[in-house]
Amino acid sequence: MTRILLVDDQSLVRVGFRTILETEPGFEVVGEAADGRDAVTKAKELRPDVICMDVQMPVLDGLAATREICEGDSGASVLMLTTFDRDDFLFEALRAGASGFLLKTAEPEHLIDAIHALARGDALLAPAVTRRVIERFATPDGTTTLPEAAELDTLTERERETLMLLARGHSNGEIAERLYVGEATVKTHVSNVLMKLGIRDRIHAVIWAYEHGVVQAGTGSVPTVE
Amino acid sequence: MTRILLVDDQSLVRVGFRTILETEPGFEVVGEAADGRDAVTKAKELRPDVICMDVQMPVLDGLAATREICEGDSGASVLMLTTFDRDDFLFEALRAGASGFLLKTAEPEHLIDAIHALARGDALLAPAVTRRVIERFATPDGTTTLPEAAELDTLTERERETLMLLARGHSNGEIAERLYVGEATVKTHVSNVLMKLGIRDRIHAVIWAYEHGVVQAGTGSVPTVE
DNA sequence: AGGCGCCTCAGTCGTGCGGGGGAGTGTGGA
DNA sequence: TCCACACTCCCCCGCACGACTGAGGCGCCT
Repeated sequence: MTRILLVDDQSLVRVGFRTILETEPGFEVVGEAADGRDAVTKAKELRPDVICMDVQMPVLDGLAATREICEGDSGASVLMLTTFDRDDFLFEALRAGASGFLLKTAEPEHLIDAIHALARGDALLAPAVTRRVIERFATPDGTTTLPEAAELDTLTERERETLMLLARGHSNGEIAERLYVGEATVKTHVSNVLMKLGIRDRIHAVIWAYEHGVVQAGTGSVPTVE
Repeated sequence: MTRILLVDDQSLVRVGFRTILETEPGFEVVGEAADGRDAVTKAKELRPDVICMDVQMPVLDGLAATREICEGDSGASVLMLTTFDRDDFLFEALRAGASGFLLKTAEPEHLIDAIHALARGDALLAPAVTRRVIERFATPDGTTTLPEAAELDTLTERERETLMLLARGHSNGEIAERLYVGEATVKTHVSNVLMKLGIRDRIHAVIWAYEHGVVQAGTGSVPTVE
């Protein structure tokens, strides 16, 4: 008998899951929780084999709850469910200790199969996210030669300089001083960089720079206000 | 109908698999190959949905064959099978593009479930290897010990959560959604973080996070404008 | 000669951000 | 009981940022 704990802040969703799961012999929904804090408590009490966990919830979200549950010795496998197919959810969920990751758009029999898999101790990922996980494995560190971002080549010399300084936390005015040009010029460069990299603001440019090795941790100055 | 290609240098093993798989309705073993080179050729010819691939084989081993197949546009999912539970096999297989990894000691119904999963596009890992995959995610490299900035301790739980999300490039509004609080609350948290860390704006907070290991390159999502 | 890409700047405009204040809740310790 | 602290939320305000449009100068190529 596979003991299941349902965790979702929407009772409608819980009812839906319960209905689907109870059609399957060998499944027993032993409890429900409406938020992460409740989930952690119930996981200890009820000792389920599999926990179907929503990502977005009040009080304590699904990621934090999964972290707590997996740090304990409950022995439960967590199947993370989400409405949105977002990378950050996925990777955080896996890091938190989840064994599965499905979208709520999944078919009922798909969900049932996933729970069977997790009950056995398997890990199971939704089709849409599989590729990204594999890709993440493909380049775990620099030794396998990073892609070295093709987008970087599309930037002009001046735009690269601007990106470097921008990634170090300099404002447009500061960059202008460094490059001995007007602030309006810097703004043009910054706009071009954002457009070429396909990102929305300078903050994402900073992140992009770190993620693509344009700047590395420990090689620059640590920002303080002094 | 799920079309399956069996690849193993031992004919006895192939016969065994074929017998097991043919008991399952919806499965059709469309071909067999005895080495990696043969597998690549047959994968192109027969266009299977799932390829059951042995790791150790003459001529071209399962890892190399998987790499070639996945680089092409065959659309086939590769289920890697091995007698030995070795880390290097596992990670190499995933890097090569395999979608599943099972031990040959797996139960027949386990194998059947795995093929169902792969046919849908899922990824499936054996219980024994699941833990190691998750762990690999948890620590992207060996140097688990980081600076661990003392200032981080002065932050409250909520402020740390805010910093994490902020460092991933989320706006105040987005953070508010994630934490289920108002934007005003997030602004308070952000202001507190900036004050406690002694930095001037959220951009420097992103940099601070990368420099102090609060977030690491390669462990989050790369920003794009969707 | 003309075209093109890069660099340089100006101006306007809307918005997100961050500082400054204040205020209410609940919890836990002195 | 009272106080400290974390968390929640509200207001106002100034400003840096980024989008948009337009413009001139420079070197290079056909």
